[in-house]
Amino acid sequence: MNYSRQRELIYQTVMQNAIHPNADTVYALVRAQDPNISLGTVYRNLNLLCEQGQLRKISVPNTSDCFDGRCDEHHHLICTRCGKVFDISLGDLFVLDEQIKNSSEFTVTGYQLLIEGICKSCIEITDKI
Amino acid sequence: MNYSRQRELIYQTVMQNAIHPNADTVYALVRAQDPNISLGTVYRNLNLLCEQGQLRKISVPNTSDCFDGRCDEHHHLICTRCGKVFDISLGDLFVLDEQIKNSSEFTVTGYQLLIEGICKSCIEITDKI
DNA sequence: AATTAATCAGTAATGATTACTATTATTATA
DNA sequence: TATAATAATAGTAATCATTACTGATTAATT
Repeated sequence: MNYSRQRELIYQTVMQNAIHPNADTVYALVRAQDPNISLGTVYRNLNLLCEQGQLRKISVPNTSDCFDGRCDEHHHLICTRCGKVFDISLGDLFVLDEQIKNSSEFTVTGYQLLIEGICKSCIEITDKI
Repeated sequence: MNYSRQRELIYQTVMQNAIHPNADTVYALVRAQDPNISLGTVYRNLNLLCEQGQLRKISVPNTSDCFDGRCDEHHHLICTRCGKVFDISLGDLFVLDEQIKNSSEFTVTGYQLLIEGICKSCIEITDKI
């Protein structure tokens, strides 16, 4: 894979914006630096970087996929009110491996735990009403 | 919500086909019973049934959403080779609640754990090559 | 049975993502 | 450092998944 200025910019943008941006948001952010970049380039490189293990793609119900620059073992909280995604570090889920091995013949390569709920500021909004 | 024959058929179809069908597959299945049903009706009712808590929507990276008639606490294995989704019952993840409460102010309403890996038959195919 | 409201089929529209193509950038090499 | 080969890009068209719209049909209510 050749170097590309655009890919580097896309990667840095996701790394420096820990907001779990979707492709469109990444596009908006990188355009500030490179107004001619195309949306297709953003999609292609986000997917490439995910395949390379440099980024993670997060699939959330009822909305577009979002991207995460953190690749260490961690998980996500999704607020079902405002849609924001938050990181959370939990003790390793590898404790589940044994259980999984016992109840199925499946070679586990990774876990995506999405915790649904309501975030602090959305709760506060409710309290005020 | 009024009764509808189409909704009943869609619901029964998901319940009786524990293959985690996506909307298109549900559409194909229900058309065998009701050739005039429309895809929009399938989508609308699948979403309605999910909102009512009668079905669950599963969001999987790089593919369309799929639907699950099992609503008891369980989780999913996704084979990254063949794309098939399998159910797995794990001990309650509510053990995580305390951890989550400690590291964030977030009101948890549910967990979606997607375990990625390779299923038994895909492993066997690899072995043969 | 008549009225009201919900749901439907069929189709158009939207949103997200991928594919295509001619051009440009990167890399390897002479 | 020029050149040839390859990879990546911008811009656009196409596809896939899903939702919205509309006039007709069906279910519930009086």
